[in-house]
Amino acid sequence: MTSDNIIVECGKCKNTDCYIKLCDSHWILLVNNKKNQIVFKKGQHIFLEGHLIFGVYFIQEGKVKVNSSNLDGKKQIVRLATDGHILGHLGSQGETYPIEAVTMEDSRICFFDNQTMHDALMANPQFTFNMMMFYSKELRKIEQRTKFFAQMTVEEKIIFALLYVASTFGISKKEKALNVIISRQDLAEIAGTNSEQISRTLTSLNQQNLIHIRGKEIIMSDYQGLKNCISRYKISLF
Amino acid sequence: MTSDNIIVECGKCKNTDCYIKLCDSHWILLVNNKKNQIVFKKGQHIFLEGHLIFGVYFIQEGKVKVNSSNLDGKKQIVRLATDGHILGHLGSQGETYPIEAVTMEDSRICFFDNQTMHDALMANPQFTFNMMMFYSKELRKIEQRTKFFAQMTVEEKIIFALLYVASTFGISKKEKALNVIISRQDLAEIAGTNSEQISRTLTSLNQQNLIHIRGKEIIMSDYQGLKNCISRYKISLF
DNA sequence: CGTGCTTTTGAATAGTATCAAGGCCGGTGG
DNA sequence: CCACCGGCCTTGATACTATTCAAAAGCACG
Repeated sequence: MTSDNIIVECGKCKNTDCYIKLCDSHWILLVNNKKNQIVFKKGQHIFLEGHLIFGVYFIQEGKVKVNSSNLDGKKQIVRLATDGHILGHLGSQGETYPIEAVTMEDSRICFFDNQTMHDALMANPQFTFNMMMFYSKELRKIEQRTKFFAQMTVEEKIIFALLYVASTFGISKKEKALNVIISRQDLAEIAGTNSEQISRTLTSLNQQNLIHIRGKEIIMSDYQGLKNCISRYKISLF
Repeated sequence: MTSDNIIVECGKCKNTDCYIKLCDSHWILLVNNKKNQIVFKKGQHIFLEGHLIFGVYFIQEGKVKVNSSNLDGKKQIVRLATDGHILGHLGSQGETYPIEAVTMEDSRICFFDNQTMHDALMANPQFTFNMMMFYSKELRKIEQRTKFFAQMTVEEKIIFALLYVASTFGISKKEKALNVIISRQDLAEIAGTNSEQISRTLTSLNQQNLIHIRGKEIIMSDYQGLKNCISRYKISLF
């Protein structure tokens, strides 16, 4: 990542996926002046469950997990997000976050307040249209995840979780290693199980040569084989 | 419902929630002329899984389930929709539906093709903004459902399903009966279990006086009590 | 070189799905 | 009007999967 204390202007940002770029050039300048860019270290909270929604966060560069916990403290990762993705939905006045966002690596995040967003959206149809399509697409993705959660066995859920991580954060070209170091606990919170099951299942998948474990890295040796394991669910995401 | 063979013009439509109404008046006329209104009988398909996406469906009046099936034929209801709701996301060129929509009652549905929608969205910021907020809100809702699916016991999932049905389709004021006749199988496909478990659990909830069963009707006698059963999940939907 | 955290493995328990059978109800036809 | 049929619902018994509890091993860090 680029140095922490230099703010990346929207005009100079290399993130080609960022929707802000769809605004008219004078709006990009305007919005850029209003934005607040923060670099979060790994494991920090971007926002907390229950806090008031003041605006929206765009990930300039980084890896983030969005999770939701119950009163027993049990957590569930509902979404993974990376460069160009949007965090913490646009909220109406007085709404609070039902979820929290935590960085999984050092991440550069841009914050835009509700008013600025609203004004920019009203003035830039292409921007609004693409934002709408983003939400629409995320909705379709999670609708599929819902089905899988309801029907899959634990092994299948774990395979799905691995593929979801790979599709969001990517894998290294040569070795197909996941581009992120992820704990058993985090995988459990994606798959909706516990870390013991993750351990057991990863060992089993390793023996089947579907994946390969090297230290803290997970290598997706047989990507297609993993997909085949869950092909009866007709997944269209990976 | 109003008579089947009379088309309700957008200008005369009584549905206050329909986003089309947020367009400029001349756009409403224009869009109205392009729309295709169809009345579906109970149990009919509005669109099928795998079909090409040509446009978007708005529910003028009715009750619809959106479901997704795997190759074994096992289904999962991912969303319930009623008056003013949108079905079948806006699609890019060549995309197909990963889900299907089926009417649960006679329903009047308005269809708008992709091109018309795109033009209307680009020309009417308020319309686009609200469409975006609709998707954003549905995304938040389903993010919560994801957590519940991953963590709830079967009884809790069934209570959640009942509350979800009640919040979408409503309950009668006097008796708190669900405003829809829903089969055990449909409830199972919402909760992600089987009809036997639904049967057992409804009997049990009946004995605990949390609900009351009268023929095919389900009466939500103790709405607050049901909510309390799943309060540890901090639900903000009902 | 301990201390604490994560991971792994094992055994016991609990929860859920599946299988099977019988009951209820509405519709159909004699 | 009643008997029969089929679909949906209910209930019970059984088998299995996954969670929980427990303990040991591995690893990072001061």
